Amino acid sequence: MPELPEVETVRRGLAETILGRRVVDVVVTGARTVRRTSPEAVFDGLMGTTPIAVRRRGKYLLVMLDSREAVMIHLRMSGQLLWLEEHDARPSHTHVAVTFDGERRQTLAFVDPRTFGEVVVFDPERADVVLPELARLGVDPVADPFDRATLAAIVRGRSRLVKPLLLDQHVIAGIGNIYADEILHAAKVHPEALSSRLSGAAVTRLHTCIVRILDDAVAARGSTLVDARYVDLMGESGSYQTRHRVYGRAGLRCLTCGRGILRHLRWSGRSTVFCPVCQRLPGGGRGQRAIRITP
DNA sequence: AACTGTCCCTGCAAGC
DNA sequence: TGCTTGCAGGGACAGT
Repeated sequence: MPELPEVETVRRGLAETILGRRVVDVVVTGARTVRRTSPEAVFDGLMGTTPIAVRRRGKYLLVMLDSREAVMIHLRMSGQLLWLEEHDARPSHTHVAVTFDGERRQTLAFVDPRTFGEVVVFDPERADVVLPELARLGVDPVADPFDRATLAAIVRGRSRLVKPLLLDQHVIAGIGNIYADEILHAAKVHPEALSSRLSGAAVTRLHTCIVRILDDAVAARGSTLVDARYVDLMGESGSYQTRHRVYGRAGLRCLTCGRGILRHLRWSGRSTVFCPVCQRLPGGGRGQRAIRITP
């Protein structure tokens, strides 16, 4: 599942490949991928343009074009961007293919089996109409200033369970289920701790771990899971999965304390793994609310 | 304001 | 072997 580190790795890959290259062909075969607009709008918006910048906000990629329009790409669960040579076969589930000029023609393929991902060409001046969620994104802990005071204000100003809070893109943009679990574990914070009641020390640990884990994961070019499909533009896996301590390890012994057995929680279809020994629930949490499934 | 469940979708694994 | 079922999850949305 692409989260901030994976999307940032893809962003860097795009910056190294497509900038300054003119679009000479566009093939849209997946109507669902361009559902926000239409295949024609994506074709017309891309053909003949040249990307001049690639940005990222949370898990959203934004490619700025010389036409003064922009492309929003969201990979959601299973989306990939792959850089293909002219003779390479199109992978199955390729929904949009954009070919660039140059010494040799190369193609950027948007591949997405589950079709949750999206490609939208839009006018940034009208972003609030076409992509209202962009303006509602919270602070990006890698791209924006994000000091301890920023996190303290976020946490103190709300009375929410800390894991759903970390996952809320309107509050902090870019953290998904994998990194949320890893961050909470490293910070020794229970996923059901109440944000407003975190101690000052816990806020400090949480801040340190958000920054450290996301930075380390970006440096490792993201996490490639056994079943998940994340790879970078060149098809290379990331390596941060070797440093996961809780994600995917429910029922196994905690690598950190060597004593706890990692537990699995589920709220509304989202799973959480944590160590009940390392991550104790302080008095303010509401630990009885979730359905516990303990292997 | 905060939370829950539903939907969208495919690939894979487990169970029968 | 071949089916069915469940699960994975990001984010919008509706309902409480």
